[in-house]
Amino acid sequence: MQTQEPPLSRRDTILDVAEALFARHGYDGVTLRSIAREAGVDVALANYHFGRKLNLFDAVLMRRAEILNKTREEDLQRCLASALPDPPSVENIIRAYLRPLLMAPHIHDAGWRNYYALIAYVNNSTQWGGKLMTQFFDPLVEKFIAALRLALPDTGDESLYWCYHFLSGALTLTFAQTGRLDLLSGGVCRSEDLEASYEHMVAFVTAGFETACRSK
Amino acid sequence: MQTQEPPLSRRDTILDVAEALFARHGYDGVTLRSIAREAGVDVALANYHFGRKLNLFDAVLMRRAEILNKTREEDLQRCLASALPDPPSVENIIRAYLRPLLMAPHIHDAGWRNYYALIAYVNNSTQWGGKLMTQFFDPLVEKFIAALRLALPDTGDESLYWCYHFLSGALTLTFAQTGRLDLLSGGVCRSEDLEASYEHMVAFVTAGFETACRSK
DNA sequence: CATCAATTTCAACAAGTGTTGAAATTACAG
DNA sequence: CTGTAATTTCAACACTTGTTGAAATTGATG
Repeated sequence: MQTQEPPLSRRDTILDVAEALFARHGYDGVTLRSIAREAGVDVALANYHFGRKLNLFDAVLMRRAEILNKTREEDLQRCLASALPDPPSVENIIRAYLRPLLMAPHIHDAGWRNYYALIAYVNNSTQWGGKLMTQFFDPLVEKFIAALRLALPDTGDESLYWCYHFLSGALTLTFAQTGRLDLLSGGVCRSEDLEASYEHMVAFVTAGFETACRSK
Repeated sequence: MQTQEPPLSRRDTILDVAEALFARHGYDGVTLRSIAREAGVDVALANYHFGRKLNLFDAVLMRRAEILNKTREEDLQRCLASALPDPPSVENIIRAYLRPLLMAPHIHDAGWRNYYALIAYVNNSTQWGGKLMTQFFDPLVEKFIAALRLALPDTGDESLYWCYHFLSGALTLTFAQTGRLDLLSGGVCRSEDLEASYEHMVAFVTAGFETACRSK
């Protein structure tokens, strides 16, 4: 075995446990004591490292958001550069948007899957959705939308933003891995199989953008 | 004024308040006392009418689900009948699926909008999503998928179910009305404007189904 | 060893939690 | 009015909540 992981600091253990529990039960469904219990740590330690409960929640969200934003920005730039001097195709932009999320090696890591489920919770939450998603992800999203504007000239911004909204909903429901799709399809689809979702989603979303935006 | 509403029973008031609070804060973010306070009622009354907290949550979900399932079933049957002897078009099926949700007169009612936001929370929740959505809505969804199978012959079930999953995600994020879209678009789109979302969503989803399912 | 800072635990706080049994109130039929 | 059932409130239960200040432990440096 090459991957000899250094033992997790208690700080990181708390982050991991909090991530898993927040993803499963939401902010209010998790108590600092349940986090501490699962992390094998005293309640006060979470407070020492992160301050208030809300700060811990923020720290969990921030940790992987920075990683994601970096790699996705790179993928987008690569996509734009490889198309020059033409504008990139819609499909390639969508691939650049989704691939670092759904085809990354880290999707087999339990921590990352918990984080995805947490994003699903946040994005669809009336109390968190507006502010937090904007804060963490919208600077990057604006760049993707700018790219789509190149690929789809004479498209009104209203269509463009609504289509992005639909993409965001489709993606984050996939992130949630609720198991509903498994039940509905009688086992034909497995909602944990993010890699399987990738090609379906690229086809669905690309067609959606191209049709809904070209028609207006 | 024709619409002289009879005064709400305290039981209905509790349901309305619970619906609003569950939608905004999730199951664990709401206390029976906060419901009672806002309803102007004693804490024990919720327990008298609905039993345990979880039963109240279920009652809130069930109340409008039955109404929705009935009208949507009718719209689907009308869609199928008007196309006979041909299979219906994908677009008309999607319209029958979305119109009773996004273009119904009740979407201007605060209670219904709270209910929609609650559905968004449930559908994307790891703890509720699988079981509750299946229980309340999947019998009807199966009928829509059967109709889509007619409109899109030689389509594999895997594509069909994934595409439905994307539709479900796009729809429920719209239900959530988080305000993120407003911020992202700089006011071009308003996430509370469900009627405005309708035509965009029909175009996006129809194209998604037709392209993603015909190609496989 | 001694020293100092970073980390971790202990113990307790005031406030809030779902739930329940009995009492009080209301509605309503006779 | 009387009596009976449905509704609503009161009061309390055992337990959990986030947070905090002080004490204990650990780690590193000299």
